[in-house]
Amino acid sequence: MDTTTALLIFHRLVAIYPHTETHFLGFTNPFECLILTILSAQTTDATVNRIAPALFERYPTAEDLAAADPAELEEIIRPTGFYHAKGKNIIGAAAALIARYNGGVPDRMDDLITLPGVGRKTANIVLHHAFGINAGVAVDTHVRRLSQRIGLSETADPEKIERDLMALYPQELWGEITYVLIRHGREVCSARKPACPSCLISNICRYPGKTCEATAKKT
DNA sequence: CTCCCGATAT
DNA sequence: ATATCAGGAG
Repeated sequence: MDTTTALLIFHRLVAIYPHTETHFLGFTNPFECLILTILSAQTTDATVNRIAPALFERYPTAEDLAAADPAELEEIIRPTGFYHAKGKNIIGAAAALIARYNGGVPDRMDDLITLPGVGRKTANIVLHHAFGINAGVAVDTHVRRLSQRIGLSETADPEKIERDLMALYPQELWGEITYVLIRHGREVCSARKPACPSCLISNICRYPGKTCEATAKKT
């Protein structure tokens, strides 16, 4: 994939998905952004947003969450799945914020990925949406799937895909490219039933005619 | 590589 | 009934 084609894809998608809010989770500060993004692993944002009000009403700050009773916390976050691991992670992350970052959320990749439950994807989301920093490209399941289908990257390894996207796009677009790829992945280029006929970048995509049509014809 | 795990779409 | 969902840890 060449840079010119990659930029064309980006501009087509931005035209389809104009946005003022570039996130899908209902957070109001960096702490809430961090916690909700950890909880969003392998879970739809709708499910996360549904439990968010109860979660932050019970635990408004890192101090409150660090002192949470695990069983009580698990009951609140259970609908998001992986609730035992996630509960342990967000209590641990809150405790780390208190112990090492004066109760605040660090704004550097190296610090964020030391927090339990936080990898590069979650760290990139927090950096971009809570601090406006484009340290890298967040590669989630949608970004990975679309990158492979469109041909933005040839690998299935999220870290390699991130490097490919960082090489293809200027740094100021690293946050937005994640947003438009996820949006397109949800609304058109879905995992099971991609709507290739109504896709406005299908003429660029190498995917139609392969798995795309085969998947679509199954129904 | 497996495991974590409930909600939702197909 | 099964694949998938704003992944990460062991």
